[in-house]
Amino acid sequence: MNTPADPSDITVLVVDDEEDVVEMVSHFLEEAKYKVNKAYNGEEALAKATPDTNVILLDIMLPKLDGIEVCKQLRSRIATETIPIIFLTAKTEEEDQIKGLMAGGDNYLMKPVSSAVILAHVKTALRLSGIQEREFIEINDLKIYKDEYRATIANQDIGLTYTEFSLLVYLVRHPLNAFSREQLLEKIWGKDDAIMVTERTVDAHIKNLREKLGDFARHIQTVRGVGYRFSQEAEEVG
Amino acid sequence: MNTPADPSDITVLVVDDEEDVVEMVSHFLEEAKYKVNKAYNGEEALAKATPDTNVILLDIMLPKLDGIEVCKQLRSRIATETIPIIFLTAKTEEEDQIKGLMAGGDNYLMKPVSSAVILAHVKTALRLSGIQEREFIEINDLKIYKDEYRATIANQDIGLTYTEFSLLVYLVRHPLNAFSREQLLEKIWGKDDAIMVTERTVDAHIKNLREKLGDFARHIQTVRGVGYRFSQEAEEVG
DNA sequence: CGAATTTGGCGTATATTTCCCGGAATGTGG
DNA sequence: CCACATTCCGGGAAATATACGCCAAATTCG
Repeated sequence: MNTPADPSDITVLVVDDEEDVVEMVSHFLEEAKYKVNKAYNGEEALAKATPDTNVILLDIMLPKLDGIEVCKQLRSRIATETIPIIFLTAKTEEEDQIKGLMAGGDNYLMKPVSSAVILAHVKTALRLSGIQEREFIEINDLKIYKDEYRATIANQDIGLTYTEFSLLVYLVRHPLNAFSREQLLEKIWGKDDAIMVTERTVDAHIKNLREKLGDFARHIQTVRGVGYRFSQEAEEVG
Repeated sequence: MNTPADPSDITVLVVDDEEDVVEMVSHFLEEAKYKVNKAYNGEEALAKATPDTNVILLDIMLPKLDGIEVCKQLRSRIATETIPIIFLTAKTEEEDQIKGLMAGGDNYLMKPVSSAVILAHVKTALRLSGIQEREFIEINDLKIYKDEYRATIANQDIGLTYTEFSLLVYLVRHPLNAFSREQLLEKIWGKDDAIMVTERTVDAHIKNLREKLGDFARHIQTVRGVGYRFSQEAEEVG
């Protein structure tokens, strides 16, 4: 996603079970002209975390679904896996900090923490995600425009369909890792649909994708007995 | 685009005027297999921060050129502007934290801080900057990339099949233990299939595996009358 | 209706399994 | 200590099984 220039285009999701905390933080963020969404428990947080969300402030101590778990789930969803997450919690245990970061959190603030510090961290997270989320991913000739669902080779649109595009992006974003068809179905089709669809479907899309990729198809490698992987090193061609 | 890298290819620059601190931090990072550069003042830090540096741990209180200033200068140079900087300081003033972040720091840790926390933050910084640490088991020349279903010797892919790979991983994960063919069939082929397959099949795969392992095959040892085992000590060769 | 997705079938490449032979290791009895 | 029998393993190669690529038809979706 592009980093919008105007704070009012930037959405921050604030998650805490204490209403007072949410209100206070939100108030301050809104004063700084950010758009704020609020959630008061883990499930609500998951529901409100859309790809349009730019930063998430996440309490760890939440009823039912705790912050760590929310973070893990967000990281495992294609739509939310790169949204910066700042943990904001009363817990002082060092172990929690490590857990939080390992679950995919980008930072960890201990309450009480001033609004200025929160704001500074939000800005830092935005700056980082601006660097991290380049407008397009570029690998040799191939350019992938993530938010436009478009890919080009030598500046020529190769006309990928939605599924082909998602497949390509997922593989490219996890280079070298080999994924089973089952895994790909889960990640790209979604857990629910995955059981509805044959694994051979993946093959079909891989085939179509390779066809459209032309020479570049050599980066989409078959791992026999396992599945597929993307590799920056092109495979030898017989 | 995530760039996959072995930890040993990742360079961390540690900057502190207290030699003890530098040594301690470096020690832990090196144990985690990172390459470490050291600097004891601001100017040295600027000199040693090359584009090959992947993360910088930066003390704020430095003689002459303080950490904030170093950070600003690094951010103003094209070669170093995107290197993640983690401030590491004894100062507890909130004001400093804000200053640090505003100067372009990516995070701020207060001393005393455990090596585990530092490590977690370094890993997070790497993830944010798009460097993906490849996980592997390393035994001498052999590296086993489990997620990639690939094994290399002297960084050369040895092209194992699925079964050979599984066999190798299982043996390596339980070093010195000798397994009967029956046990290996159960563990690697699965309980159901195990009864369908001859024990001599294991021999065949061991043979093929040894062939591809070359010299390293001496670690896959035959225990006559029992089965096979993996040993870190290579067997004498007649 | 057209495009995209999904499924099934088939041929081929590749991996797995089996079979068999010969040699090495172990055991036995002189 | 030395034949000899027995068991076990290594290796080559054939037989079998499996996975993948690809085509074309069926189905769904917009």
